[in-house]
Amino acid sequence: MPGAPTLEHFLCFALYSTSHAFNRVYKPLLDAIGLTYPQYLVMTVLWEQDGLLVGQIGEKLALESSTLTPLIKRLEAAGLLQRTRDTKDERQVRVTLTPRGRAIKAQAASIPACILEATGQAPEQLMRLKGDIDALRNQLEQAAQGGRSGSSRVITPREETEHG
Amino acid sequence: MPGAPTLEHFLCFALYSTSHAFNRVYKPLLDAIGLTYPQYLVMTVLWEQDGLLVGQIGEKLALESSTLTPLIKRLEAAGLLQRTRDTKDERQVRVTLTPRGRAIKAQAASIPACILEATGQAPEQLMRLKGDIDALRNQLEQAAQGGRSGSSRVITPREETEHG
DNA sequence: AACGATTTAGTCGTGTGCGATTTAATATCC
DNA sequence: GGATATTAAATCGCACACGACTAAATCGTT
Repeated sequence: MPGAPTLEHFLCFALYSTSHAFNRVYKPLLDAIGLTYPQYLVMTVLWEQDGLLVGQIGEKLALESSTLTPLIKRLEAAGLLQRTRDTKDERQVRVTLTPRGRAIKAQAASIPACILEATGQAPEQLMRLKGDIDALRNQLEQAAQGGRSGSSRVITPREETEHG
Repeated sequence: MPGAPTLEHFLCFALYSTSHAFNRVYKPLLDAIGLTYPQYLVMTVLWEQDGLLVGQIGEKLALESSTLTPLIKRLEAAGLLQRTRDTKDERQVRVTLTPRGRAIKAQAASIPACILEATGQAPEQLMRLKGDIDALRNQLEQAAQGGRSGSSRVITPREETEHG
């Protein structure tokens, strides 16, 4: 007999609680530069590629505009970036780093090493784990889109060119 | 050469976004029984062992009383459980399922199988993944706890170049 | 050119999550 | 036995996160 499913069996709970555990490790590091974790993610995206649209940031982070708009406004209020409506298409809002926004990239540079150390694991193991989790997320996104009882297949409107 | 850390490299982001992806798969299933995911977790804990204290639930879920108290009050308002102050120690609040709270356990019984199907992976692989994630969480909790008195503090940006 | 459909952000309401603080009850120390 | 410390929940303020909806701009078809 399989037995009643308890918390112990839930992979989702493992992800949920480990995500929170990560946040607790990040917090003191991010407090030092005045960012929350989601704000840090947005800044990381912009450090990689500046001048993205709100929607593009949302696509990268899998977050809705209803989440991002207030968050980005807070970053603007903190003087780290600027929001400007695109002159070509005024529906779109382009997000650009300020000098100060670029400057704190250096302050944040030490964070990944701190996090790596906190995991106490080898980078190879962590990357392997990340690969497995990414694969799982892709599966779940498929399922969430395709939704109902299995048989109906939804054609994705856009091909997802995804990394590992 | 390691290069600048981008979003692609972040295990934490993989966890963060996959946790949200799980939530999106759960949502339609939980909507049917009127629960949110954290509420479902609390109910799962109580289905396993009824009559726990708020603090004991918090320990199992790694959540603070400031999160749990309002959540549990909502479950009480929904008629799924009852909060009673312990007569021996009136600081403590014991949480007990109502008949209705026990009843929806049957309705929720089909959820794990739905989730398993949504992952599209073999249970053995998922359990292996869960094991790795649990180990990671334990490490992170160690780091978050021992962070103050431990050996590692925030590394200055200068010495970051060594770490990849 | 006209007008309905689509797209992009933004707003609003609800429900987490947590740190800091508070309140009340119990434990401990002298 | 009474002052003090500790503990368990609760409260408060802030920041996500999302669904439902809105507003405005653009697109598409005729």
